[in-house]
Amino acid sequence: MKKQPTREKLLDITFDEVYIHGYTATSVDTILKKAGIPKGSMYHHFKGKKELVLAMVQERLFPKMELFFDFEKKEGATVTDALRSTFAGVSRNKPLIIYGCPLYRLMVELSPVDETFDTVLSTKAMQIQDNLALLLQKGIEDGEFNETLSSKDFAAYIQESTWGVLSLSPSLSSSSHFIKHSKFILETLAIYKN
Amino acid sequence: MKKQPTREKLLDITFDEVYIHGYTATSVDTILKKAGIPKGSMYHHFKGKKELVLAMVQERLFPKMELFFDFEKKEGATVTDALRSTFAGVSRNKPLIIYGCPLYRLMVELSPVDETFDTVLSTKAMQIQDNLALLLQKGIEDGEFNETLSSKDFAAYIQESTWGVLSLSPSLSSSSHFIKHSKFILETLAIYKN
DNA sequence: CCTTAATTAGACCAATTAGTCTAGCCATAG
DNA sequence: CTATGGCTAGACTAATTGGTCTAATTAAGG
Repeated sequence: MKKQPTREKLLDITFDEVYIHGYTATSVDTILKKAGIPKGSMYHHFKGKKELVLAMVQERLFPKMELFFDFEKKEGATVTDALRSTFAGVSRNKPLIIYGCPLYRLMVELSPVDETFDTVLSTKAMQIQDNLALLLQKGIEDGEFNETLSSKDFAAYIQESTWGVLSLSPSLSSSSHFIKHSKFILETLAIYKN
Repeated sequence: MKKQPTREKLLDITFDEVYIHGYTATSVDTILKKAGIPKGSMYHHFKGKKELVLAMVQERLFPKMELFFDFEKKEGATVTDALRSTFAGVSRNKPLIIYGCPLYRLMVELSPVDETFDTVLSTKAMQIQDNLALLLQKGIEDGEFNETLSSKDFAAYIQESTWGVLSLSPSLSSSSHFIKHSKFILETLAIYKN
């Protein structure tokens, strides 16, 4: 087993720790110990804790988000189908179901308190939302939905209510629970079907 | 202005601090300094930080939640009206709109990591959800909704999607945004109207 | 091989953390 | 007035925090 480059290893461990314990509750020393990397190395690669986590957000968290929430419309399929398959993918993702959306959890912790994180995280959130809105817009243009559907507003609705279920207490979370939730969303969307 | 009893003052300040900064990022010393209360007094009233915050949860946070989310059906009104008025109340509550639901935020931070908090917070969450389910059930019995509505599932749906919008980044939150969200929920509910 | 720069290593530091402890204050019951 | 018990006061502690610093090691280019 080839040794993983220091920087990459640090980003991996940082993701794991921050995902579950949050930014503040994760100490640099813990990360270092779990990674088996001495302090000097870390501070050679990153200016400090905040920069390490910010890099982790860009290089680990965001790519994962793109994986989870890609709303690609498959050839010939409807927008509803594309959404259904995204939801199904999420429901099969164990960590996402148990611990919730890492982007949202970090946003809940840090947005009210740290401007840098707020900007970075909400920008990405809006970007994902915009993709979703684009998909819905396509549905309108294709005649799947009628003009009374506001693609922007509904994209926000989907994103935020999905965040809400996902980031529940692990003791209340399950994939079947999530599936029920996503059915309600699809029912609402169906109101706007032509 | 009469001096507030030590214990009560501590609970007030603790709520403010934990609400915005979270449990971990709030230090005992900060609370003490803001409250102008010496350490000995605090440790006389509470065994430690965790117990202080747990008491705050019971005596400040939970009562506030009951205020925010009371789903009382007014004389003669429909369940839909009761919900609409609850949403309106929430949308007028500035801190709730800006910083989100304090119960949910604490749950997001601590549930995966602390069993005591998880139990206390999710029990309360379920209690509120049960009240909401009861209201919906009444709607079914009154003939406002048909039998295909699962009051339990829909109550969860309302609660969790509402949490999702509320606890967004302050920079993305506004009462008008929340109102749009609540309209979608009511539209979904309307599907089940008789 | 030798020089140079990148990286590793970890001892060290000041500040902050939650929590302890003892001395004294102060209200009230006798 | 005095004795008692609840409460206040804050100095102190041990552990942990994020961060610095310098020396040693390693890798790469000539």
